[in-house]
Amino acid sequence: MRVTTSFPLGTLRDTPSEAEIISHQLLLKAGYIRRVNSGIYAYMPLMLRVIEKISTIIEKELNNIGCTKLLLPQLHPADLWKKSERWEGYTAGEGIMFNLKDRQGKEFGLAPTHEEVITSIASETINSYKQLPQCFYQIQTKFRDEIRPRFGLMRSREFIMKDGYSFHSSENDLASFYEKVGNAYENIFKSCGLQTVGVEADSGAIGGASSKEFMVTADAGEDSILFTQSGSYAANIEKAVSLPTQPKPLKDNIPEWLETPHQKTILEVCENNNLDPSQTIKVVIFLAQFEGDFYVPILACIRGDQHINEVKLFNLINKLHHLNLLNLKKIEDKNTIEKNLVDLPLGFIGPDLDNKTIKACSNWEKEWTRIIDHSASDLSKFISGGNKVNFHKVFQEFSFDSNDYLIGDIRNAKKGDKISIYDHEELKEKKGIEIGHIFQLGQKYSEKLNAKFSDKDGQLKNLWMGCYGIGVTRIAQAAIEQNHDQKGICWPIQISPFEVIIIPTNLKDPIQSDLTEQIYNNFLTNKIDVLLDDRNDRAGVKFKDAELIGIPFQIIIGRDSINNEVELLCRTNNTKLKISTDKLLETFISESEIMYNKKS
RNA sequence: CGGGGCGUGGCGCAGCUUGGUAGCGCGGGUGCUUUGGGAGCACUAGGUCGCAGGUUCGAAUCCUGUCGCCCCGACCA
Repeated sequence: MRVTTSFPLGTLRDTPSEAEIISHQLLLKAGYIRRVNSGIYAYMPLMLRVIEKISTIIEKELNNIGCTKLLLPQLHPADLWKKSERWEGYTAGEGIMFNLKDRQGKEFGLAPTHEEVITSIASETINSYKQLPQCFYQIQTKFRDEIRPRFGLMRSREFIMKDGYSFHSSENDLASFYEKVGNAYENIFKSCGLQTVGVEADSGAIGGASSKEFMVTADAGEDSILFTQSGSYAANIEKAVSLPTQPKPLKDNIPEWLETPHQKTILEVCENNNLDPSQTIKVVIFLAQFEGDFYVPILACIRGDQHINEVKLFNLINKLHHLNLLNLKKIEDKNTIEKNLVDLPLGFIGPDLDNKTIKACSNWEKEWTRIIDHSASDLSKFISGGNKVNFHKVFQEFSFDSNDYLIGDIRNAKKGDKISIYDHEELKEKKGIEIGHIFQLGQKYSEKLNAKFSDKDGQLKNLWMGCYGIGVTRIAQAAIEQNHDQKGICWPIQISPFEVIIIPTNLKDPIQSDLTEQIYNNFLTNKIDVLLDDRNDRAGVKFKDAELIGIPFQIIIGRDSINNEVELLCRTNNTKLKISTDKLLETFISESEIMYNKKS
């Protein structure tokens, strides 16, 4: 491809001010993407080539394990989503599905994911166990009305995703296929030249039993990963389970009531009364909003030096009711408190807060659902709010063993924790960018959408399902986050828009221009992805652009062309080889193969 | 939704405090020179200063409202 006749590179001299992280800046500066609106980007020709390369790698690996590509619609009828009982959760309030009505007033959503559509199709086309297993996938634009789009393609409202869905006759078959997909994913990310880690994950709104995320480790990542150095454990912080450190024992000589004027935080209470946070229990109140305007006030307790993990809390509460939990929020808004609660000793709440604090006229449930983290329930003696403004209390021999208290894990694991009493390794923390996520969905969707098959015994059974996502555009940006330098992008050759760029330094020199054409055509004939910078610019301009857009090899045609010699330059390590033109192709092929095989 | 910042040619910015009809660098066009690290000279095109009201003889500048964008958080996968 020639720069002059195909597309303007559109590289920028200055970094656009809107971009914060390096990968986003480079994508804009090097002309790969253009912003059309918040979270909405145009993929320019170079970008599309990257997307296509990533797609090809994905397709190859998935086809290898027996998946089949198809293409599903993006406009989904609300009915389908109502069947799976996800319509309200995905559209109401802070739902992420863009939705609209047609001229008849019929409701539709722009697809953020495709479980409903594929399950409904599978239920029509799969009738017998003899047709199983099946796995379909597609690579296509997804729409998500993100609360806050950010960092370019990292979290955008329109992005390209590979999503796959598998159907099985048994849970075992699902589990073994899930493993296979996990392996295929490892291969895909390696083939893209990325360094990733697989971590245990929360399955979120997609649901299902087991799920695993694939993370590109990078400081700009939005997720936190906790892991042990040995590799024995790795999990998203949302899911991670660990042991808290030992609490400090509470002294005996403390009076039952502590006057703690204006000491609303654990820290203030501890500083003023010579206590350790691990000797206290912190009480945080939440409001759970379920489908159908059903509200439940939640009282969550945890040891004072620990933090509540709201994802875990959400999941735990969600299991308590047959209704879908839509939203979980800390109760801190003054109006909400005044309207629904009475005599609330905010800042001095204890685990035994009276149910009478919920006003009779409130439309909330009239009892606090009390959820106690293990770290708190393990304490028999502790300090907590006295349920009386300006007072804390020593709870002696307090027991959480009654039906009033639900004990569970709602604690945030953190670095430095140990994962078990037998393992002395401490957890470490890193930031990660989630580029893939695989789920064992089980029968969640087949049940709701009535997707059944006839088993060997002639009985109708629900299909077992898995689903598997890869953020294609996110991979591209994550790859830059992991592969760049001062001068610009350093693409892994596997996903670079071109393998090599030819830079003639002076096209007005007929020797150079002849040689350039000769080399360019020779590379084309040999099916090498080659870009020819045939602009009539000065050499410096072309060097800068080539570095910025990050093509792994440069062929520089310059003053030595009179002796039939050119230079082959490697973008990443800056090594320069002076080569005679008749050896150029051969040398390039062997050099690029080394790079291809150097899977990180 | 809460907090912060910003909207002035394609990009990066100045001007605003103290109102007087818009400027700099990069980029674009033409010509000549230059040609291995973002060239030089000359000429040139391009902006109703986010939008709407208001104050004023006069508004990019002051006032009010509104829209949008970015960052942090809440949140979300």
